Amino acid sequence: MARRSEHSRDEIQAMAIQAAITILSEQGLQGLSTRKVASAIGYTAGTLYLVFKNLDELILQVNAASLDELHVWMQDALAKNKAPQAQLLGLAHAYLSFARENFARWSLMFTHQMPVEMHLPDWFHDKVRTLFALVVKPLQQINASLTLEQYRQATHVLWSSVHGVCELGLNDKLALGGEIQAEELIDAMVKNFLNGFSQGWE
Amino acid sequence: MARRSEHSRDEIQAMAIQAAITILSEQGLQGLSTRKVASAIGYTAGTLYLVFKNLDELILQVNAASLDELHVWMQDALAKNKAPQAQLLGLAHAYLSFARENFARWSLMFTHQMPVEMHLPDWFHDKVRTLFALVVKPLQQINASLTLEQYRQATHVLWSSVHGVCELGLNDKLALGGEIQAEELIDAMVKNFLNGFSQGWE
DNA sequence: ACCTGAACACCGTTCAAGT
DNA sequence: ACCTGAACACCGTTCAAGT
Repeated sequence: MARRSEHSRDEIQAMAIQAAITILSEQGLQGLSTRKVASAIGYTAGTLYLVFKNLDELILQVNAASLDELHVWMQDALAKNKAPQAQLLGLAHAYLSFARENFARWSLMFTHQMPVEMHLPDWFHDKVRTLFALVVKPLQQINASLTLEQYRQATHVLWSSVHGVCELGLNDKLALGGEIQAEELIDAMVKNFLNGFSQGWE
Repeated sequence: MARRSEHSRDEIQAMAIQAAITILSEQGLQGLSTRKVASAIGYTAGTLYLVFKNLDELILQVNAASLDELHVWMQDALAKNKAPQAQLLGLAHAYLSFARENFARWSLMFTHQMPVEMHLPDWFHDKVRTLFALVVKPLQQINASLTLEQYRQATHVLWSSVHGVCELGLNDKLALGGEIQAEELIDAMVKNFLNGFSQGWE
């Protein structure tokens, strides 16, 4: 048929990203495919390759959108709390909520391994670092006597821990069976972390 | 051709699991497929379905083998250390080493989402719980005044944190770039955890 | 210039047919 | 009884051909 410029490149790109997000929430990780995304926006799979290099680049864009949305959730959590301890708890809970309510999209950020030869663009790394920065600040308020490298390390440790609790908790990978209250675990984790952190960092 | 009983069902099963492990280490997660496993052991894909219900069950068996091997690594770490604090550090480092040196196989345990309708057999959950138990004991020695439920929660928190540091560290998902010394992070993480834990648990 | 549709090289899975 | 090979329904990706 060769439909003629009904949509611009940018429009097709945006439509594809949106369609991918819908498919992820309705059919999960396994449901995502170029052919389904294409047909959802009324195009052929081939068209997607006019606009994205390949599926990995589409996924990268979906992940970028996820990071933006996660940023909003975490920003909100910061605004709702005043004390730095409460802010960190809020950030961790916001992360858990986002993971739970957007499970497939959140999983896509971690379970999809990009090919090694594809190195992520700077603007993507910037998004991650911006999120990271939200966590550093409250930590600096709680314990002001550390070096920048120590804050980086402490933030890395704290955030990886929050992430780990979300991952193993939401997937029940530790086989604790029954109802795992990830929220309680996050609470216990952050509080214990701060217990140690407020006294110093090695 | 219909080759006649060259191998028993159990032998084919064992060969397939071993072939899958080899493919994972040589070609990574994406390289694993029923057709490749089958051809690696000199059979047709169809034969695999005489011996496994489907690919997910083969993966389950590979994961079970991974858990067994991980158990040995962690057992060794326990034996090499006497003080419970040192034992926990050793366990965490053993986990990190296993993840690093068997990256694809380790990833398979977490990035492959089993279909929801497939619930894991009891013997698999038992393997996970056995690993879990290795971590509980040292914790009990460090702080003997908690309830069983509190130990369970503390262990869950500690192990999820170790796992999170491994996952985000080995994948560089936090985009800290350069050389991330996951070993240092594990050290800092466990020590800070124990700092809080030795004083109590909420 | 834009898009299609067929093609290629792969998948997981099933099952009639062969020995 | 054991195993194959073809078939089916899917993939990601490319690219000549159509408008």
